[in-house]
Amino acid sequence: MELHPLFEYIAKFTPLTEEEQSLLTSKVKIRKFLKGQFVVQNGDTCKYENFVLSGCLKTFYIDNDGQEHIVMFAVDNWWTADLGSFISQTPADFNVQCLENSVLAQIRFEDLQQLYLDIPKLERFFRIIIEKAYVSAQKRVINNFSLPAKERYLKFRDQYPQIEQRVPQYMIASYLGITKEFLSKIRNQLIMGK
Amino acid sequence: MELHPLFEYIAKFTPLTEEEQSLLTSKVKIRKFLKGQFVVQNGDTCKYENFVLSGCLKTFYIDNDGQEHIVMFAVDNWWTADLGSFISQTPADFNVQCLENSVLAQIRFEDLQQLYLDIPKLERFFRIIIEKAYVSAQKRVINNFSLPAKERYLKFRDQYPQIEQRVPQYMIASYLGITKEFLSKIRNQLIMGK
DNA sequence: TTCCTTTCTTAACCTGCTTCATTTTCCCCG
DNA sequence: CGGGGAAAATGAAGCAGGTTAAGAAAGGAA
Repeated sequence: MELHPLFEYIAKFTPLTEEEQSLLTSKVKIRKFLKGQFVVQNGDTCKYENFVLSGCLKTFYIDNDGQEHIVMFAVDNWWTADLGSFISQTPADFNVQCLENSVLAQIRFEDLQQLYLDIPKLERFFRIIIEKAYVSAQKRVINNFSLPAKERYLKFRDQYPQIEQRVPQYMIASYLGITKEFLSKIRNQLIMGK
Repeated sequence: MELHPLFEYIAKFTPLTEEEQSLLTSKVKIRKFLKGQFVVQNGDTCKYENFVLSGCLKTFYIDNDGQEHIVMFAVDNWWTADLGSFISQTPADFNVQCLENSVLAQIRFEDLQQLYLDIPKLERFFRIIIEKAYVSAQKRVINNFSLPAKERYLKFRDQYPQIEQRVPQYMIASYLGITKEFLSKIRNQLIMGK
């Protein structure tokens, strides 16, 4: 019942039958997390693929100098995990932490492997969404090379307006690959310039 | 016959039966390209997914200032295309061009959609390789943020030693997101420093 | 060989972004 | 309502990496 948004999301790519939905439901665990809680921790193996029913999360990692770098955000109707860790079931490089109280639909690795066999459509579904994720990761590489920080910020802002409202500025700076001070300067320029 | 490397590659993830191989063979076109030839051109729709049987290619795009940015290289046993264009059959942002005479195994978009239905294993196969591609694209985002140019270069060098030998330095600089002059400076530092 | 094009190097100067230190704003809780 | 802690803004000084320009090597074609 609470899983409705998940089925709706999947149906956008490939609709599931009643039986498929109930099989999937039996393998999906709904779990609530508090603000600040970790869904994945660096060093642990990422056991779940997570669909965000509500809330907001960040995926980040800590570099050798102790600096935090935000890899991605996730809000309602997004998937999040440390995919590298999940697919190879090896220790995670990343952390996934809740920025707000959040409700996730979790699918365990072993269950997903079985689901791929029982519901071939799911294989297709995940192929398609990962293709899209890959394309946008590639775009991000490109943008980082060819756009100055100000334009990356503007692009981020109109691509993810929901996110800009919900997370503090210094995290957005981290996501953009700049310091919070420089983002502050950019924002000031934008206000003055207009 | 000439497709042997492709089947061997696929078999690393999920082996195909004889029939599946011959069905796939019937849909794959082997095509030779000369050095300098374009496999995908910006503005055209990318019609093929390409498996490199031999040769070396670059994927790049031209930014608003007319600057070329190399997105990826591809050598033997790699896949290459403008995936964003291919999956949505819309005009390509990228160009794919041969840096050497190359032989590609090409699968047409419509044929691939049919193959997904006829050989469900292929759906699995592509899901898996795209998962990997996504993870490494994400790693590249991360590295660009947290590593200085010198370390990115070192990492590139030991990750893709085959490529470093085959392509000119200024293209490696472009791939790394720096100028050829700066790469030259880095290389000099490395020689001196050792 | 010679000429011409492509690639690589060196060096001087410039700039986007960082760092660090300080101040201001905001907002949560007693 | 007022104080304390986090987040945001400001400003100065420094540096990684970019730009420009000019020349040296290294290939190819003829």
